[in-house]
Amino acid sequence: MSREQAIRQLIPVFRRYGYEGATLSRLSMATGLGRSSLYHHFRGGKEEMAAAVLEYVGQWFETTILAALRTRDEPLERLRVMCENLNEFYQQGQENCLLNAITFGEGNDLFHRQIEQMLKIWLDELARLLLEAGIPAEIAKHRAQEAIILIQGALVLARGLGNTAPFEEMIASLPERLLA
Amino acid sequence: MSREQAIRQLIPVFRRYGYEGATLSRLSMATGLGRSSLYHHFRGGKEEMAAAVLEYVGQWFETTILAALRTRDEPLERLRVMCENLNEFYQQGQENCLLNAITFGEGNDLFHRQIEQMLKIWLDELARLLLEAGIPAEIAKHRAQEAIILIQGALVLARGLGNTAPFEEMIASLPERLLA
DNA sequence: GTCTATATAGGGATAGAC
DNA sequence: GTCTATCCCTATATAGAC
Repeated sequence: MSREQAIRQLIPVFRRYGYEGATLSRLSMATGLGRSSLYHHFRGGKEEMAAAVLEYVGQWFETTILAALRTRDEPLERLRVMCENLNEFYQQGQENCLLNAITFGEGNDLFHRQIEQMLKIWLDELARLLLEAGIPAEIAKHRAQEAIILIQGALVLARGLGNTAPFEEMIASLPERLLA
Repeated sequence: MSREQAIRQLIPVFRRYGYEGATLSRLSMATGLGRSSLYHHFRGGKEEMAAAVLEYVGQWFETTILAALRTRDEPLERLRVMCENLNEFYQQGQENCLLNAITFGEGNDLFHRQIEQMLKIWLDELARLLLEAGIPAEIAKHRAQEAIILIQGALVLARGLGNTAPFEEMIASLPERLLA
């Protein structure tokens, strides 16, 4: 098994259980690898697995979400593509946000910088698109912040209710809403 | 030490670390009690501690947040009181939402019913207030949902950025925004 | 009501065979 | 590259003294 394959199978564990809840047993079951095999791929152990997962998701985020925001399509279309990809990534609201999951407990101390960085780039890129769509700079910044708040909040509510509807509605309405 | 005193000191542990990250060592340090003393108060161990914490916060929520929404003041004033209390409870955005923290890992299986219940009552009470303020029923329901999404999303973003500003702005603007 | 001591399981991590 | 076996530590939980 390649490192990349392993990382992909580790993602849902950190997402669902957070850093502290992602035990080696769970990581081992998710990959089908024994503990020692995991240590062969990730010599730094669990901390390196979490770092690799964050790195991988960061790359995906860069080449999928941020790239969608930077195309030459119309702003509304770019936001739609972003939302489609988010919808798939979060499995229509059934899957947690990795960033949210990791900001609990020890994970927050270990990975705060990366998480902060990803959020800041996302905010910047959203604000740039909105500015380009003719929205004044200050309002664009504010709406970019609101976009992330709405996505994250909808995920939290959907999980709390055990019902994906709030997330699905949010994703469907977000593109037009941000440009209104 | 009374059970209630103990519960109050346990709350921040579950909030910051989630159910799996809330180890007996941390719970013991937070209360200043040895493990056995904790078991004296909570015979069911960690699971009972989490249940007691949820129950306590649920009570606080009922007598503080929901009660504020049911007074005979003007709707705007009631929402303001709710937001003031939320601001204090979440320490201006520095503290996580207990419900969000517990919905990761094993805690979700154990406490999903209580969490769902609390969210549903909150949604209902918000929708009732908005209806009373003259907002059509369907829109009121939708905005109630949006209120919780905005609060939870702002908490997630604030924690991710390590900056309470998004939460503080949200709490300050929310009452007028919901009635607009 | 709190403590010390202890039991049992699971946690993270490593050595070395294949 | 994966395994078995093992290490030490921490986690949850209990017994019984004070």
